[in-house]
Amino acid sequence: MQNRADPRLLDAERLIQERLGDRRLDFDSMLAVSNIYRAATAVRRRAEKGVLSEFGLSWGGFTTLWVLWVWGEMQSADLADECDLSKGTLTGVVKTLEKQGFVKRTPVAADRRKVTVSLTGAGLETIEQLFPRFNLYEGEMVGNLSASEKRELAELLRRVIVTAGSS
Amino acid sequence: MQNRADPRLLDAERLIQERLGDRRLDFDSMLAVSNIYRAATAVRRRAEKGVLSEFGLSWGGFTTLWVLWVWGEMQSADLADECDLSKGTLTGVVKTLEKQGFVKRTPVAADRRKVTVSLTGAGLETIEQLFPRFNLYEGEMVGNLSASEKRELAELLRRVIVTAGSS
DNA sequence: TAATATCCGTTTGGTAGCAAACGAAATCGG
DNA sequence: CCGATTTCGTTTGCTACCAAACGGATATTA
Repeated sequence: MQNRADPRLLDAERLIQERLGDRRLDFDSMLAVSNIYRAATAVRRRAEKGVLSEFGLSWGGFTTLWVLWVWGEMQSADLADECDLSKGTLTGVVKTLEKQGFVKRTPVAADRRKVTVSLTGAGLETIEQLFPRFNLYEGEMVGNLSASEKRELAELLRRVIVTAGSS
Repeated sequence: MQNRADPRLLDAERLIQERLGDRRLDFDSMLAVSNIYRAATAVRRRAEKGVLSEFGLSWGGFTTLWVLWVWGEMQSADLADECDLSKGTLTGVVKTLEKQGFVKRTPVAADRRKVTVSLTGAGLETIEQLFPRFNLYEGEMVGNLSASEKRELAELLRRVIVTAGSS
């Protein structure tokens, strides 16, 4: 019983059992979901405090730079999609990155509704410096896991993303 | 190789290899961490759209109600801690819940800096109705996983939380 | 017991995030 | 062509979230 590893949650389980009486409860799912959220919060907070703050970047800002770096110049809608942000949110993130001089916006001549976003020289320099350090942080954060456990974790989460994401 | 399951990330891997040249990269950690974040976003969005919106609750609002339900009346600082929120954020969440009539705040006579938060009758009714439905959603969202996989996932995440949380 | 330090919740100022409304631009139907 | 529809990115209005500053209340210590 790996529940023993978190006695607080075990207490919560007992208390909640009392409140729900004989109704059936899905603890396995509950613990899986709540831990997904807790882990994401912990990971984000640590990365933002640890590396990203040095560069004045939020998690979303970093993700955007990273995507642009890997994929190159992108149209706004595709970028939002790739960053897993709503288009409205992306407008704000890009605005901030623009202010910081990391990205630039270019109107598309062929279709004037569209805009492409790309890294500036400073943006490129920044992400090239930053990413290796970020990756080290990632390694630390999952440092308790073996390589195969990391792959197992990623795979389990991938299946959750598919199921939960198709709303 | 479960990477085949997400060909887009494989492309990203190749592209990023080019950009980093011969520098060593920790892909296992990268995929684990980014999937943690993606899964959390997917799970949160689906829960908020699916069940929580009917009750006018955000994820944070729900968490707060749930904690109060399970643990009973709590002092503000402990509540923030248990909900994994900063105290400033909690003030706002509680304010919203108060406006909705779900919780009430009570000054502590013995120490007038302190305030306790507790469920109102309406709050109790709401969480008692809501939680079983929320739990069904949780079950759906990790429905691709077997019971033992859910437990495995929760355990792996627990270890990430411990490592990443101790900043 | 008076000055100082600490503790607690709130407020402030900022970014992030979403949905929905919007306006400009392109496309489609007749 | 020209009106209606669709498709973009932005704006708007809202909640959430954090860190840091704040101000009142309690503890500490000299």
